[in-house]
This record gives sequence, structure tokens and C-alpha cells, in this order.
Amino acid sequence: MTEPLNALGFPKAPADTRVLVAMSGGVDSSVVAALLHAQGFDVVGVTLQLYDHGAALAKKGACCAGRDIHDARRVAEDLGFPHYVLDYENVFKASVIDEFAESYLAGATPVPCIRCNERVKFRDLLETAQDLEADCMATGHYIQRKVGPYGPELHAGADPQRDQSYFLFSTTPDQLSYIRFPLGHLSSKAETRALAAKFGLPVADKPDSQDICFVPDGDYASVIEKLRPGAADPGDIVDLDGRTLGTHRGVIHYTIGQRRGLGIGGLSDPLYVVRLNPDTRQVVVGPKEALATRTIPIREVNWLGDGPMTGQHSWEVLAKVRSTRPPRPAIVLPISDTEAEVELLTPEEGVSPGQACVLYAPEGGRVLGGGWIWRGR
RNA sequence: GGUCCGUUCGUCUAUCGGUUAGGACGCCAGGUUUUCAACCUGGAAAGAGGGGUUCGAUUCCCCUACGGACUG
Repeated sequence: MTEPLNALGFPKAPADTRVLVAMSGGVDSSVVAALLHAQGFDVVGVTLQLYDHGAALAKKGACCAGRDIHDARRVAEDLGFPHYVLDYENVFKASVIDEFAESYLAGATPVPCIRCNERVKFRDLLETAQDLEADCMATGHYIQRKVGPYGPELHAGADPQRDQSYFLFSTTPDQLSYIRFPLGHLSSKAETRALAAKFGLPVADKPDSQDICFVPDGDYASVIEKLRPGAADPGDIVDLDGRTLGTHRGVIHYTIGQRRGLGIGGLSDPLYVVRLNPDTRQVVVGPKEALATRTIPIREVNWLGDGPMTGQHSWEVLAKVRSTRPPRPAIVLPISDTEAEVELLTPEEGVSPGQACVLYAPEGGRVLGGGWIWRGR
């Protein structure tokens, strides 16, 4: 006779199940903590201090610094479970911020939030959770973990408007076996807010986070310049034929597909950034049509399908090239276990090296993994 | 030197006596968004200067300034 599984999937009483909740100080993770605590789990809250808390104190909509740490602590105090603040500033800088700067310098467009999930929350914090003898770790991400015949599967959040799977594609099977996403099945953010109100959380009406958490005022370029002096050297804006149309304030200010910030007027149609060349400091611009891309080389692939990616010659998938774009039908052609080519059935505009290409099953919203877009060989 | 043509938002332009002087690109703001962008909505923004004609001038006439073309 085996014990029935509890809400976190363990065959024992909730009180005997320790769960580390990664608390950012926002509504979502606070609700997760409150929910699990109410269900009787042995909740341990942890908040990471990721960057300078002085400068970020006043910033609203940030996570994991200053005000947010206090908010998380207060939730834990109100509800009555232990809460720890861990200083991860060095880890965060080494794992996220440095690469963020390097990526822009190389003419790419990084996604620091994915690296943070992948390297800080799901690697280092996860180890800490295991050190604390937690049975699992829970976060407030809008994404679903479903146990299938081959083990835990990753699925998009139930609410397509709130789905965060783009930012979590690199979650490995090992990590997935240990992590829980108690909010992923909720059909709307309103439900989360309602739960927060029901639990009387002080953060119930806190605005959602947005922008890069360690960048104040949305001015990421000045952060890079502070880290890498001289990073924003100006250069020429040229068209597809190499003609100079103007000058720009540094390649790091641009991403492929970008329209604004070029300052070139008097044309009948808008110009978009088509290519970035950090070596010559050129920003190459052209009409929207010039952005159309069908073949996307990806590397550092994390494959979450059943069996290895190389087990098939090709895979029919849906692919997302940016977090807010709708998924498009595509074929994945594996090159190795960590490299592949994604062939879109219809061209996508604004495919940029440094962004993630996240892959979904053709139906049902299962995340099959994804990779990092690069220039290719 | 002469003759002709041109001069409207930052830019490219529409408006051939009565318009809130329109659009595009650019710019700005808001929405959206745990990346950067895209996208959506909104906003600011113009008749070279001076005289006439007319009930009324961006519009017609004259002068000045500037630009362009042709020509001694």
C-alpha cells in the first residue's frame, strides 16, 4: 500500500515535504509560498539579492533587490515560515551581467532573464535547496510541469497571455524533476491576484515586473558602458548597398528588426536594422522585407522531447523567435545533440543572434526545448 | 549681367482664393512586455521676409533674400 501523492508529487504528508520557494518579492512567488504553506507544506522561503540594492531601491517593477527583498521577508513573516536572503551578487554578475555586456558588444541581443533562470535560480539556488534538504523547489513562473510516460514534461502556461515558457526553455530534465510551478495552470493573472488578496498578502496589488531587473531607467546601454568603457562608440548607418545614410550612437543600442532610434527621415517607408557589424561598427538598415528569415541556426540546444533530438532526422514543431511573437510552424534539423537548424515554413522578421528560439510541439503547448540563435558557420 | 523656375512640419511632400494646411518618414508619450525589439494608440511639429489685390490669401501681383537651370 503506497501513500497517495501530495500536491507536489511526493508520497508523504505535506508537513513532511520540504519545499524551497524562490521568492522574488512579487505577487506570483508570494502566492506560491502562501498557497503551499496553506496546504501544510514545510515551506522555506529564499530571496536572492542579485545586484546593488542601493541604486535599485527606488525602482519599481524590479525584482530581487531592495524593496523586493523586504516585501518577500514580510510575506514570510506574516504567514509564519522561515525566510532567508542570500547574497548572490557575485554569482549574478558572473553568470548573467558579464555575458549580457559581451553579447551586446558582439552585435548580438542577449536575453538575461533566461540566463538568470538557467544559471542562477535553477542551478545555484537549486543546489542550495538541496543543501537545505528540500524535496523540491517552487517558483511563481507561469509554466506547467506535467508528468508523462517518460518523466516530467514542460508545458506552456495555461494562460497564453501570461505564458513564460520562452524564458524557461533551457530548463534541463534534471532540473525539471526537482522544480514545481504551482501557478502554471491558472487561467489568468486575475486568479493570482485574487489568491493574493484571499491570503491577505501585502504585495497583492504590486505591479508586475518588467524591463531588465538590474537596469535602472531602462537605459541598458549606459550599464554596458559602465561595465565596458568605450562600448558605445559611434559608427555609420549604411544601407544594403553600403551607402552611408547617417551615424549611430553605438552598435549596442540596436537589435535586428529594430525600427526606432535610427533618426533617418524623409523616406516613404520605415527602415529596420537588418544586420549589426561590430567589427566595422556598422548598423546595416533596409526595408522590412529584408528582414525575412527562414533558416535559423541554433546552438546550446536544450531538448525536452522524449528521446534524443538526434533520434530523428527532423521534427515538426512550432518555433518562437521572440517572447511576444506567435509560434510559427517549422522543421528542426538536428546537427548534433546541442546544435540544430530551424527551418521556418513562413519567414520570420527580426531574427536576432543572442535571442532564444523556443520549440513547441505542433499541438498542445508542450515545450520541446530550444536553443540560442547565432550567426551560424 | 540677363531670362526663366522654385521656396509649406526636422526630412520628403499634398493642398491650382474660404481647409482645424493633409500624409509619409523621423521624433516624443502612453499601451503592451520578467530580454531587447516589434506592434497598437495618441501627440508636438510648417506656408522665407516685406508690401499689395480681395469680404477673405499658402494659393494672384510686386520687391527682397536664398536655391537651381539656361544664357552673354
